Amino acid sequence: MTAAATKYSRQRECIKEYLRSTREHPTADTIYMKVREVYPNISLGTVYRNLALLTEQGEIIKLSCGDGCDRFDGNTAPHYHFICRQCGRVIDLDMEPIEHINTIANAHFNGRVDGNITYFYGLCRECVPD
Amino acid sequence: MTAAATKYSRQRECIKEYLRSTREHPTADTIYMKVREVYPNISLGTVYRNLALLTEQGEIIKLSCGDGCDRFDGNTAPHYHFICRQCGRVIDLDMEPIEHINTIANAHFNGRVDGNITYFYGLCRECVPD
DNA sequence: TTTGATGCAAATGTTTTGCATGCAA
DNA sequence: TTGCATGCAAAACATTTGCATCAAA
Repeated sequence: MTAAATKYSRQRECIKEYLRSTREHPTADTIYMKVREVYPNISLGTVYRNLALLTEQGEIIKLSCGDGCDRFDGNTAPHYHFICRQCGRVIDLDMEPIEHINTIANAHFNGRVDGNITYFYGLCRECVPD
Repeated sequence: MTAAATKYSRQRECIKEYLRSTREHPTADTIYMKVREVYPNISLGTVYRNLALLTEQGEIIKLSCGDGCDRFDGNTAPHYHFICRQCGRVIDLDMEPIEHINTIANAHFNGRVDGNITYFYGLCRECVPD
């Protein structure tokens, strides 16, 4: 038994393009609203199915920021995220990957560490009091 | 209007003690099962309410590992977590806090970074093939 | 044609909430 | 007594899934 082949679908393409075009890290529901402007009949189920497929294929990244629902990122290049404690906004951070912390973690662990996910917290520019 | 005073409750105490006693990072449902051995009539709602309260008070920590449900940790001392890609287990890592990454993040960010949450991934001792 | 993808709706799983009652202070 | 905490059940959400139909290949 082989893995099922993936067929083209304009809905999936639209989701991917939208994610590539924004820096907003939208939720599934926001994506649904957006794609519906182009394909009014698309269903939430289809959005979820495609987000799962694209995530699996590595075309997009799923972020679990801990605010109850997942967010998605069309930028698959290694980068970090900042989450504002006040407004909840998720912002890309432009900084060098800090790979060596995997090495540090490995040195203290009885197993195999191969990666890490780091979220930074604080106040974004618009929420910092003057 | 002042904040409501917190009254003692044995249910909350039991939840806190259980979390202090284990290194398992249980989910709300697991905690519910456990506490029910002592207070058979406790409801899931009470467990959730107390977990939220204890988290707010800083008595416990809520972990969003991205596996669909939150987990809780009674160890509030700064430490890192490892999540096994295979079995999903969440394990404490004994390593020095790497505070300087906040400094690095701040240097590249137009806002204020005051903390970070890092989850390490890989295979735990029992899931690493020989 | 064949088979994966879709739309729709129902189902699932987690977490929250309204309300009458219980219990700490 | 006063009012926070509880148990119970219903509700609210986010996400998944079954199925008939649509549309790539």
